[in-house]
Amino acid sequence: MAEQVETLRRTPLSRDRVLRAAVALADEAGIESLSMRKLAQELGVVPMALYKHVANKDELLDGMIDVVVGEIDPPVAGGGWKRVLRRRILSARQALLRHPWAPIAIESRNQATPAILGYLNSMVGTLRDEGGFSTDLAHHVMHAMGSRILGFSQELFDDSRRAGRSGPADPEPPVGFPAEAAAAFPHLAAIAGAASHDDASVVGPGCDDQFEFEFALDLLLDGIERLRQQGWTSV
Amino acid sequence: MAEQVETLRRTPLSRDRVLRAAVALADEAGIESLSMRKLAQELGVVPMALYKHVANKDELLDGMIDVVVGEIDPPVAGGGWKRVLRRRILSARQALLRHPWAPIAIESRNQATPAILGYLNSMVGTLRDEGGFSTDLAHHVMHAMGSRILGFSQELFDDSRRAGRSGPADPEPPVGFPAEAAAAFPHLAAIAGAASHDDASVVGPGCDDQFEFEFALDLLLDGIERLRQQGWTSV
DNA sequence: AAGGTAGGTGTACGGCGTACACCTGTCAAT
DNA sequence: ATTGACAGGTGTACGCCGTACACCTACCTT
Repeated sequence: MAEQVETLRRTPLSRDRVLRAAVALADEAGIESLSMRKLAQELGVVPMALYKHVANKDELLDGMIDVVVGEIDPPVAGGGWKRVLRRRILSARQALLRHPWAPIAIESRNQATPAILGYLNSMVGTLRDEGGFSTDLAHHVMHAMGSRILGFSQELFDDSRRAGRSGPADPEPPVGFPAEAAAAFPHLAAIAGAASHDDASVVGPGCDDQFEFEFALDLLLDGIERLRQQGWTSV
Repeated sequence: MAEQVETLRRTPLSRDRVLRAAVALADEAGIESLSMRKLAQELGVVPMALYKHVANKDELLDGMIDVVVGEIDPPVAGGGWKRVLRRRILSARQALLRHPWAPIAIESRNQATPAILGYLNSMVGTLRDEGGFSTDLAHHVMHAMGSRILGFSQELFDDSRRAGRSGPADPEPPVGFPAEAAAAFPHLAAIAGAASHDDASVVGPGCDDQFEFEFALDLLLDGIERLRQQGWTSV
């Protein structure tokens, strides 16, 4: 009877439930501490039970990626190719910001998942249909945008990707620039906003990632528009 | 006596020897199959011996990254900031092409290594000194270039990163586009060069990665030059 | 001769992904 | 009502991983 209660209380596993739990776990604990065993425990189930719903861990990761890609808004038509692309890319960025582990996960897999292919495909479609791009130019544009088209550019300084940021009310840790490094890398220190007054102890405000992302995005989009307008044919 | 021979025959370990062996192992077997145990075996030594030269596996990876970064040619002055940057970035690209595991390794670490900081620092220095960039614009430029500044842009289709390409005389596997996917992703299929004649069985030649890389690089550099010339101040 | 030290060794532990055999409840066909 | 297939959760076990810790040994300094 007690068994019956238990049987009733927990909704049965499903691929979807497994994937969503995995995404949640990676969101809060970081991708590197996501294991089949911890995931199973989270779901109140024995590790091997997961294998009835995903073939192996790699397939689990693929599924997780597809969950994230599925959160990207569909394209909103109107306003020209640049506006459509820009909007959608910023939507993709928001999705990936909610799942800081996703960039590395995506980059580490060596085959694009069907969901990613679908997303890329529709991006090319926008270029072709809304912008009148040649297949060739569209091709190069996709490469030029690189991962930016998926809403992220890997920031070398970014440490928010591997684990949940230590706590909800993290009081803005001084990510500016360690004082002793400022001497060795003066140009970087200047950029980081460390105004080297008497002592190299002042710390800048870090970067406005959103601004930087849009700066680069628009730089690319504008350059591409210029190519398109002059009827790009060859290099 | 036999022991003496053995002692003499094998050069003693050193941090440098460990790092170089690790790089070689990752080059030929893929980063995901690089383990402390295999590395030790390769060096004819017991696993724990490595820990006298590197603190742990993460530090080993950092060291490996620095080996790769160390292979990037120093900047060659002359011809204006764009030329200097372009040359050096293409040199970085060559270094990373020799070590396909490096991009993921670099992106997966959450702190830039000193060697990478030094490289970035000298890049900013080129912008400032040779191009007369403001600190602000130099900052945004660095973000805009993203990982391209390190010689790579993560290609979603690229499968050469995780392991040694199966063999030296690999006869150009048909990476074009699986015929059944062509139907689902027509735009991508068109781009892949799969001329969909009667049957969707034709396969294109893939991408010229070097061309794509330089296309995007020049697109960015030209856009940046335009900003610089018009005396960029704010967005 | 004494003793410190750098560097290689051996053992062991806990965590990982997952193969494989097993059990159990449900449902369709007999 | 009986059967048997089958979907889905279980338990055990294996080999791999990173690495803590105690040890040994050769060499260098004094």
